[in-house]
Amino acid sequence: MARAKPNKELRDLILDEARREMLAQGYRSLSMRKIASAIGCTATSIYLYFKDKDDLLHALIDEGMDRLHSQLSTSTGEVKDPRRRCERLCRAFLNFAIENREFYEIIFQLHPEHMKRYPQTLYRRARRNLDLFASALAEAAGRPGKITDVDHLQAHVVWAQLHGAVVLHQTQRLDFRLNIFQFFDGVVRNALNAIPGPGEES
Amino acid sequence: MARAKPNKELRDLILDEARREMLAQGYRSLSMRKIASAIGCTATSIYLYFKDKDDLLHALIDEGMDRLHSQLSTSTGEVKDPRRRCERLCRAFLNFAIENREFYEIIFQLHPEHMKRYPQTLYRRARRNLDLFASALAEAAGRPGKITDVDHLQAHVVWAQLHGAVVLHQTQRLDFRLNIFQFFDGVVRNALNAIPGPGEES
DNA sequence: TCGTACAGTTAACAGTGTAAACTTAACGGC
DNA sequence: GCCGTTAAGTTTACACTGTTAACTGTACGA
Repeated sequence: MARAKPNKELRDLILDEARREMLAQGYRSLSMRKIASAIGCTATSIYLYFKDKDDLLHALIDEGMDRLHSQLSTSTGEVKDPRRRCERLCRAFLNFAIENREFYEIIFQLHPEHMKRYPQTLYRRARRNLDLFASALAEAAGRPGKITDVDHLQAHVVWAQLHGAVVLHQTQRLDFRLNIFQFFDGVVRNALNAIPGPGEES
Repeated sequence: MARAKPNKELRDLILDEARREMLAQGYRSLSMRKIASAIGCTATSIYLYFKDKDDLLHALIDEGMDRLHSQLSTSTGEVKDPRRRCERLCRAFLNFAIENREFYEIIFQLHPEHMKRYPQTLYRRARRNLDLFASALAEAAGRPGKITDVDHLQAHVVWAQLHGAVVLHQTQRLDFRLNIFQFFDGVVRNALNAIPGPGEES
């Protein structure tokens, strides 16, 4: 009953179904057999287009990374002031995390075990996102276009502050009495504290 | 071949083996069958002492939470200055995370799905740890012993900063060129920025 | 028309958590 | 000493998981 029709789009069908299932039920419930039966093929067919389950996951990560990058890079818009640019980046990052919970999870929380074979080329694309922060920080420090190790370091610190807030929220570790908006506001404020330059804290 | 010898310690044996395996291979490789065969019983026997796998995990989480609490509460020692107390807490938190990687992971990163049945009483014990931060912050703000909502909020912000750094490190998302010691130093410095009071930033 | 390459299938392996039914040992009462 | 009850463990089984190997049928070029 094997039909060798030019079903070239099977790879896309797999990817679409995987994305749909991930967004609907969480990436943890992704299963080769479930994906297969949803699109009407067998589980082993998926292995014709993806090396293994991780490979399929990496394709989704790649897609999520692109979404994040475009969301970050359009967030700053026309804003010139580097501090404000940085704030926009922070807000955009948090918004992405909240609105794309599952994408965020596979991008940033997936256990290293699943990332062992993540292609090196994708790492470079991942770093673009951090560089957006680093260059805003460099600008704020009065050296536009010249990212130093210090900027790089501070970008990581800012990133850690944001990421920590997101994962505490998403893993439901926050005190239920905590006002979540105040919390994220406080997080952004503290992240911006990492920026040198003209102090304008209230 | 069932022996009803007063093997009362089987529960402890299970717990010991689970801890051992978790610390050695990571909690992800915990398996009922593996634990059972390591201590010479069957997988289903474990269900006599633990409701399910999550219940077993929760016992380990509880233990880890205790370790963290004792490590945090002894960290401040005789230090009186609230800012320094807070710094000690931050360092102790980071040290715990690094030295007890797997415990940290099940305490703070385990997916909510596994925490659905986590007993309410344990939540209260979990909050003790955050309160250590909050009370140090309250003291720094000049209201010792009186933790307000603001302190509570700021404690969460500090916690998010620390947690973010830890998980980025543990999930290997940090740029490999980053000096890890400088990074954690920067993180602590920025966390302490959340503290009000007599400004003494360098 | 034959051979080959491709696309997809079936069957199987080695795992996983867990529920139900069964077996054995120990103990109390008569 | 024998009988029931209870608790502790076991065997068996179910429904899953990712993945590999072998097989099947279709399409196409020589």
